[in-house]
Formats: sequence, C-alpha cells, structure tokens
Amino acid sequence: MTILDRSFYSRSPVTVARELVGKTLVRTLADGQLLQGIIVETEAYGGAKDPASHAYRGISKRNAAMFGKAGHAYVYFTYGFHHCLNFVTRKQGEASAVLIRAVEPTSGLETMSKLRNKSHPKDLTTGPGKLCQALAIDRKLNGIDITQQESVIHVLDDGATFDIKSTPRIGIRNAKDRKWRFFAIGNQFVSKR
DNA sequence: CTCTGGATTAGCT
DNA sequence: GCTAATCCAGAGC
Repeated sequence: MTILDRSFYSRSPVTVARELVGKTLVRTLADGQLLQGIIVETEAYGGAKDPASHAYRGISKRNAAMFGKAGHAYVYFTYGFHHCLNFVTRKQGEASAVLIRAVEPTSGLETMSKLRNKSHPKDLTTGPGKLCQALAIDRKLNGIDITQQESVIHVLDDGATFDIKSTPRIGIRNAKDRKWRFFAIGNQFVSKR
C-alpha cells in the first residue's frame, strides 16, 4: 500500500488517467472518518491544445488550480448543482488534469448513503457529481495537495490491476477523436451514460 | 452589465 | 427519452 506521490502525477494526463483506474481514493472527513473507493472511471483533459479542457482559453479564477503543481486537486462547480473532482497533472503551468468520473465504494458506505440520501451502493458514486456528494467534496477542497498521507484526499496503490478500455470523453462535443476516457471493463460502478 | 450554456443528475413519461 | 433544477465563468456589448 503506497501513496501516489508527485512524480506519479507529473506525467501526461492520459497516462495518469489510465493508471489511476484500480487505485484507491481515500477521503478523510473532519471527524477523522475514512471514506474509500476504487477508482473505476477517469477522463484526461489537456491544456491549451485541448478544446474540451477548461484550460483551453487560458488561466482564470475558476481554473487556476489546473495551472498549479501536479498532485493537487481541481474541484469545480457546474450545472448549478454538481461538483467535479480532478487531479492536476504535468508540470506547473502546463494545465492538464484527470477527471475522476466513478469509484467503487469500499469503506464508509453508511456515511456516503447519508450524504447522498440514497441507500443502494450503486446510487452513491457512479458519476462525477454523485461521487463528490458522497465523499463530501466541494470547492473548499479546490487546490489542496493530494500527495501527503495527511491530505484529506489522497490515492493509494494496493497493487490491484484491472482490464481497461478507452473511449471518447462523455459530454464533450469537440475532440471526439481523442479516446481519453478510461474505465475498468465489466465493473458495475462505471457510470452508464 | 446581461446573457448563455455547461466535464450532470433525478424524476417523470 | 426528456427536461427541470439552478450557479457562475466567459463572452459580447
């Protein structure tokens, strides 16, 4: 069980997105409670050259975290309801990130159910907005370092491997030729479209 | 300053 | 399948 450090995140978002599938996401709440899940679906977003990326039009107040150091969180709010969790990749200023789209909950299910007001495990973390609600993630966590053991969000490698498939990203109109969505084949917690 | 639409979801038809 | 819910960054004036 090793924590993923800055060198892991300092590579291309496509590589990081593919390798994050199967890793364990750990969220530590204010009261010390641990919520955990296996990452089963991710998407890579580039910087200035990726028209689908928030960073495409340059830095702004909203996307500033993407331009920071690798291994930090980029959390944004969309559709007036939902938060999405991303991990910043590459070097500072290169603005790329990996969106966490779904996880398979493994620990703290009861608390997740309360946060989501849903009882079935498959209603908890099977989408980017749902996962943030289940793990109590909002913009207060934007920009935090995720490479430390004591970080309220961090990722562990427990050696598990999955068969992975790649497809175009969901909800994106342009750049459909880039198959930058990765997910664990056959996993029940991959978001379904 | 105002307007538009989105890296979504739930609930109803 | 369709659409309402509802915030805010970015674009255009």
